[in-house]
Amino acid sequence: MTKIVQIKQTRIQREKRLLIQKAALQVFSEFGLRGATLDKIAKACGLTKPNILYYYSSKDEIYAEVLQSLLEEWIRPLKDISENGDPLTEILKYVKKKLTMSKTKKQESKLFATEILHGAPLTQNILAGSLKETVDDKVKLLNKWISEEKIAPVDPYHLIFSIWSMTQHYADFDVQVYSLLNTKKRSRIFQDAEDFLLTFFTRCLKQD
Amino acid sequence: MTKIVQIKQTRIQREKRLLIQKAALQVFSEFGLRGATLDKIAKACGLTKPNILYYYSSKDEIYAEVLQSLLEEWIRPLKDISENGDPLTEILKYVKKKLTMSKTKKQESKLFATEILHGAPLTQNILAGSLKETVDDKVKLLNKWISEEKIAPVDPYHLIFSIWSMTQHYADFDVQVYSLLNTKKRSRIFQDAEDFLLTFFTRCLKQD
DNA sequence: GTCTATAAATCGATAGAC
DNA sequence: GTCTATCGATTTATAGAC
Repeated sequence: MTKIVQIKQTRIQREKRLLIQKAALQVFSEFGLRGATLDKIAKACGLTKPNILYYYSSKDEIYAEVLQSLLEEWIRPLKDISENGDPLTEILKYVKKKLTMSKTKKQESKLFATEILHGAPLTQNILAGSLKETVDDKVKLLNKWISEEKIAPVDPYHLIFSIWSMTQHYADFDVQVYSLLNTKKRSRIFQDAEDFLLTFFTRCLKQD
Repeated sequence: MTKIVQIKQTRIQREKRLLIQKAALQVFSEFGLRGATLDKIAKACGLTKPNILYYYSSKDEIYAEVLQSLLEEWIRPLKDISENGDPLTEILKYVKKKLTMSKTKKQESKLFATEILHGAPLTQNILAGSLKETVDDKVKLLNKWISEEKIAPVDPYHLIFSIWSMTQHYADFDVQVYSLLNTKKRSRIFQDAEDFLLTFFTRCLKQD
């Protein structure tokens, strides 16, 4: 697969590449890496196929760059969980932030999910590297809070997995979620989801 | 897309088609519909490409049949939640069953996830049909249990979504889960996950 | 930098021998 | 029923005019 190298760019070049990235994110998230074609990406951004390949050397390189810029954004909110705040409040803030991302960054969520689902061929290093570092760091913090009896005892790794899965579900499986709710509930999915999740995690983590 | 029609088959034909289905499930779940090729499926079951196309008229037909037989199996456990059992016990039994499926039916889970993620082109009808029927039925039951104060009040739709997302996460995102755990914790993922989930749902649903 | 035209590769599907 | 050979369509990527 393609390696990402940093190259000096003019302003115009940066803008065109961003235009292509935006279209590519949309197409890749809907069809996956192999279902996406340069024709679809070209149509989505109003350029021609050879013109896209003037800015990127291959389809794989576009995919790699889209994925790369997404991953950094994806890991960031976890880092914001602060040692200084109130434990339960910090965790609930993270849940809210992740749920908001499912609403506003649906394409990113789906692309990330597809990549992991298919074995994370381009992402393995990051998962085992910087993401693992951040997770291990927050696991330590959660364990500290548990030993101080500030939150109820629980496996911190699986707590993090549960936050990820429950919040991302509303982006990744949106078609299913919408199919199962009636019109009325459909219009307030994210309010209902937030109420549910905050209640759920509060009941599970609150110390008596 | 291809429509499924029931055709009379000899025993040999049934066996060959099952052989192909099994290989196809493996390949489709790893690469998706478009990433999968007949060559890969052929290699996986030890047949040649034209031989596969002797038993199936197209790649799409194989995909449709694999997905079809998976969907019935996928919906079934939800139906087993019984009105007659103890409410919390019934829900926890369902959680356990779904988690077990994530362990033993990983390929099926990934294929289903990929299908929904990409807009459920072949599955929409079933989602809005028989799955919605079953879900609505169980939502009524959960609401009944809530009004009888047998479980704590909670949005029943989102409760079901939370069970699905948290359990399926261990199949669909296995690469990520494994990357983040050390060897020791990796060997007991499913025990830890079960402990976590049962504790969590008990704390969330138990009436004081 | 952007285009049309086309080369090159991949892949689904078929023809036809056995 | 199964195979080899190949067609035809799609799609990535390049050549070369402007």
